[in-house]
Amino acid sequence: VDKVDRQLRFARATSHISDMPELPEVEHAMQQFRAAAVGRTIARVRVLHKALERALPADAQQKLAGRTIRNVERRAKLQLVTLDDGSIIEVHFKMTGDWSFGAATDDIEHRERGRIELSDGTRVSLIDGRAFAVMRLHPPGELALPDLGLEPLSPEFTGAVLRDALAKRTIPIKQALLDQKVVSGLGNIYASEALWEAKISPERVSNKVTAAAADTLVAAIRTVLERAPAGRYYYEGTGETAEATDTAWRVYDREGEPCARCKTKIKRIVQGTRSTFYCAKCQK
DNA sequence: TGTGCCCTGGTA
DNA sequence: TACCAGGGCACA
Repeated sequence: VDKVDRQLRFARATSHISDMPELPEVEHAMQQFRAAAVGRTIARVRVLHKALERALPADAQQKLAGRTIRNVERRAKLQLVTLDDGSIIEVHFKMTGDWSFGAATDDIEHRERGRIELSDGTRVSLIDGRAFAVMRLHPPGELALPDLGLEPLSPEFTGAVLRDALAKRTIPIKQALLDQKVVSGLGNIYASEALWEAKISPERVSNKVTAAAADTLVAAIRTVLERAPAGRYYYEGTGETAEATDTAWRVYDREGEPCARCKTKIKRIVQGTRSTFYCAKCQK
């Protein structure tokens, strides 16, 4: 855990690295949390920001003390922490959330919004610049997950399934990919990246996506998600390291730069208040 | 189906 | 110093 924490600190100090946790990052964070917390007992929970306090008020914080962490799982971009009484902590990093690990006696970190102190003297802290991340406590049997589509990396997620989910939608395909009911776990970055990879225009109307294009898109989604390098927390967005390790974004945040396939300048448009980056020449 | 909102650090 | 980014939900 110490080693991972050092890696995280290094990653955060490196400005060109994305701080947006998408599915691979959440999966990795979940595994780190699992390794640090399962089998351990919560001594105390501290909430350090009013936004987190709304999600995890004082009575919930108190209920957590003394509970032992039995299991940690991920569903879409949610982390689900099951406790010994069957209650579940639901965690969503939103845009800037992240775990940090250390000793319960450590000083409060920059941007630390909450801290779970464990009875063995360690801690797991929620670091979250924009304070959008939430931790919620659900009593046993009361966790109600939102309506979620299939996991994009599951074998059940096929072109046919995607096309079926898109069949009644008239919104642009890019916006549909962000809808967690269509596919669970894709965020704004990977939606742009997958469409570039599949050579599909982000503006294509969802229900006009052909069977062949849906197959291509599913494969592209897997490609961009699996490009996140194992053993690293962050997907490198831009910069020399990203280029060298083939983890660079192809279009995201690259407005005006040449398309890696055809050298046409990458365009940026806004779809449903979100930025979309794409190549108008090779994405049809 | 579209928009505003929650937030704050980084940038123009 | 004002503005912008964005996940997901409430609401129109």
